[in-house]
Amino acid sequence: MINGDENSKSSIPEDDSGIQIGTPKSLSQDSAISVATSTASTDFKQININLKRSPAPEDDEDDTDLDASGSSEPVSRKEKSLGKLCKRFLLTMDEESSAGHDVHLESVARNMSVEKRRIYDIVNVMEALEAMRKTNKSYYKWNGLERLPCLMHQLAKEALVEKLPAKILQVEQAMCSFTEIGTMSQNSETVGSLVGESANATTLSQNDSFKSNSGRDRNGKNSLAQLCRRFLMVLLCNPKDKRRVSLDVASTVLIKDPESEGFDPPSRSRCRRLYDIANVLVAMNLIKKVHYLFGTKKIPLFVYCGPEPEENPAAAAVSMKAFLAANGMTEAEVAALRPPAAKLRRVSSDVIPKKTVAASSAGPSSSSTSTLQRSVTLSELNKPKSFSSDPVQALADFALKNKCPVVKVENDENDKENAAPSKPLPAPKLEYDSSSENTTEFHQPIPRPIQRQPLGALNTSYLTGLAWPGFSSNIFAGSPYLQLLNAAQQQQQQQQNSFLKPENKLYQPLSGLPPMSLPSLAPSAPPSESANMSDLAKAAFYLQNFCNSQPKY
DNA sequence: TTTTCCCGCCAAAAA
DNA sequence: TTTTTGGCGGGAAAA
Repeated sequence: MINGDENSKSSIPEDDSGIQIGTPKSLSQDSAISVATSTASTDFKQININLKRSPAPEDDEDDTDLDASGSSEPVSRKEKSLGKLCKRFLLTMDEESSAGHDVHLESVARNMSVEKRRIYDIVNVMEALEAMRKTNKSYYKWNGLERLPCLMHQLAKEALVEKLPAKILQVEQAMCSFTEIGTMSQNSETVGSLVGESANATTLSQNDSFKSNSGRDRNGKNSLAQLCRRFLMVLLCNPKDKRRVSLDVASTVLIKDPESEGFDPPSRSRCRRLYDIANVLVAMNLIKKVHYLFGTKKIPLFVYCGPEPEENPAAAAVSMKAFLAANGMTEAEVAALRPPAAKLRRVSSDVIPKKTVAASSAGPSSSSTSTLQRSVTLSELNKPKSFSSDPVQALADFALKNKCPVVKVENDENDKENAAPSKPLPAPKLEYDSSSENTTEFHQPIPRPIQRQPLGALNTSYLTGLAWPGFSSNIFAGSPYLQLLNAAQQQQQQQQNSFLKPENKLYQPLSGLPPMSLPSLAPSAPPSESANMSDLAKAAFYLQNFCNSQPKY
């Protein structure tokens, strides 16, 4: 590799030169990866393999696989994903750094047969993680990941200094609010103290390390590195086992300045960098991406699964080592896997278990998830009397009876502790805008230009009956059902998690989310006998329908 | 359809 | 100036 430096310049690094592909990249780049990613559970690993096979069209036998083809080969998009690239990059770093010299980006890019530009994306994140540092033009020193727990600790602290938790909470609440966000952001400044007199432009973090100016600012909050750190901060400022955040919240907190731009989630296009970062972090096993089921809507959720933050460097190194070991990042394992490269290669392709499938097929537990889809007979539902007279209790009973799928997350290994009661969070604001009752548009109740329905918006739509196709008016208006919900909302501050306790595979509702959400998809047509059904029964019918329509995980 | 994110243009920073 | 970095968003693959 050393040579790389010299010629690097002369030998057009660029693209096409499909020539030097022969370079010593023979190593099973991917194969190693599998190691890294595989999360402990062997099941996952195997499942992955199977999964991978199917889509894997081509075969490869050789090395050059990607790019080389340049034109001819299809090369699935996944094959070129940043995540995979990152894994290969990590392997490369491992080798290069073990040689003791700095890494030359150009050489790395060439060896990996990728465009240099792509490497920068990864390098930026690595820099943010302090895993590498620039030493010279095109040269970087690989520091390794030992300090990661320290960094995490530091980031967690910074997050607190920045009062990130309050901001996050504010965003979450705003997203669940039915009121006009714009006005709210001005009046009710929960974090007002922070904003204070910040009339001067940058209301953002006072933290010097983050400048919030616009335009191309390499150190600005939009830079990949800063965004990465802040992203981790958002995750880390939560207590252990609660380190997760939805894409909506994360992007709103990170990409926008909620205080000045409002709380609407930014358009997906503005989240692209977040995707880039997430892909790299996922590849490193620092986070994982799961989906949060909100009605039939799948909401992307990022969960921190990296090393536990640790202040003490020595302890950090130890824990990081353990972490890497657990994740198959040790050289030994990598080396061990290398030989059978040919076979492993394709496995590698995706390593990060698709929890969805993995979970379901992982074992008996799958049955537990299926319980969510348990159906309820109509006759059974037509028994409102069986419900408690207490509104909240009735609602709880109702939901439990029907296994109302409040919140379901594709499971992962350590979610048993998720069963622990979560911190009592202030209830989201769910206000009813009476002025909107004449609206029939599902997405109209809130006159804000959001492209996607943020969390909560769906809820409130249902509550006002706007989202129930087949009904010209709000069938729940004034109905016991709505009253129940209303009552439940009011009391949920005390009972946020008292009912619908998550069972093994369920996460607690996210903070800021009502403990119970209604199905997001109503059946195309109301049941013929609906006219004779009680409101509660109607609702039950829809819930049942909803449950039945849930995808099987 | 919507979500995800690869790709590479091109400008700012560095040499 | 040239080269290195990397912000940024088009648009296509994947879901």
